[in-house]
Amino acid sequence: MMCQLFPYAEPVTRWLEPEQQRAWRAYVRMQGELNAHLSRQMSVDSDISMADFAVLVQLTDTRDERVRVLELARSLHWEKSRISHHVARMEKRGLVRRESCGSDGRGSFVVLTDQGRSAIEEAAPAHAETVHKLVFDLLGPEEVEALGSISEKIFTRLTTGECAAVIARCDADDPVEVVPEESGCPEA
Amino acid sequence: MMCQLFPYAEPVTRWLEPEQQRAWRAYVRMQGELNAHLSRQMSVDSDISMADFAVLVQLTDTRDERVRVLELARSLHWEKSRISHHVARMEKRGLVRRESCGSDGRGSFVVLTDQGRSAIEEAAPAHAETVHKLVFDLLGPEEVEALGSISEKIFTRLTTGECAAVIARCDADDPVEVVPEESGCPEA
DNA sequence: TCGATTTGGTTGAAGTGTCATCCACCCTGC
DNA sequence: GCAGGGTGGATGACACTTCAACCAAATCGA
Repeated sequence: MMCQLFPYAEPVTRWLEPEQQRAWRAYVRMQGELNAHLSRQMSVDSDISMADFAVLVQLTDTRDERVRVLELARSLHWEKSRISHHVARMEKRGLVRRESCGSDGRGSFVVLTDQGRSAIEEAAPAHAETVHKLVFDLLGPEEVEALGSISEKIFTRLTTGECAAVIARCDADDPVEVVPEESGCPEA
Repeated sequence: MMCQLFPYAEPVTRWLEPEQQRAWRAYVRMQGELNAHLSRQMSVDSDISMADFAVLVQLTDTRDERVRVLELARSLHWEKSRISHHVARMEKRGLVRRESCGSDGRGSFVVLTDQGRSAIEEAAPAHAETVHKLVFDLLGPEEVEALGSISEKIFTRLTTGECAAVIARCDADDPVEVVPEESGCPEA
């Protein structure tokens, strides 16, 4: 699994270096706390959750304000059953509506309702303000740049090659055959 | 709520600047995907979840391998009911054991069992390797440093002053009186 | 053309997190 | 000592996520 000179030796665990340890623990704590705070603040400022918000953003970003269920799943990187359950709950609250798809008898659209539109319009400004207060008011331009590029590197790693196969999200009816690559060493 | 020259005007929404927008979306996607991948990988490599792992780490970090429930909650930044539920589930699986506290009749300890210890010893190396592969193999030293310091800034913001009061985690029996500070503008 | 496979989507059960409530015990002031 | 409030912790209900199974429509292959 690892690149080493003596491939048959018991692989030695790569523990984290002290600076890595520090950065990692800081990241983990921050990320947990930030998620919690964003969710809480969203539900204080509006009647929707972060998950609702994410769905509504996708809908408002689309011309016609209607999206196929599975496309929604893919753009949000959610599993299809998660989207299905969540849309069902949102529909029950009047935020969206389902419509069947003419050209494909299996498919269905998720459509933004007036109530959904006003919900996101009400929630968005406060959310943006929260993100400013918790994040961008604290960071200089070069830090913003660093945050973005670090995030992109990791995200790319997660969604290409080996990892992407393991994830096998929305279209995983049959468990993907994970073909062990030539080597665990990321070349590119 | 905002610092502006005309305090009685309708507060203007501070939307995100394009670079901020880009960084934020990258961060949000990355963080979601990274969490998902770490959880999945943890459950592939071992019989415990990330949450179990976090609890077990706290226990092994402590002399005597026993911690008071509420102390656990505070060090993990979890709500006390979450800890309570989770410990109950872990106890059912034999990973930990509860013991009553002699000096305080209300309290109880969470104690690491042999099975819990071997579970974390089995899980830790693979987890460290995963963190390397997904994060640190991709970052140079200055990026590691940046990740750490950015995370710490945000975390500090979240756990001090105004925000900490709003969070009001483990000890929130009475809703905290949120005293509006002098100004919403973070000075320091 | 007809069976096999794939695709789009739903459903139900089980695990997890949050909220509100509750209870038992500790501590303080009187 | 004992009433009242604070603290440590458990519990139940509900919202959310995942997993596995399922179904119907579409597509592919012979």
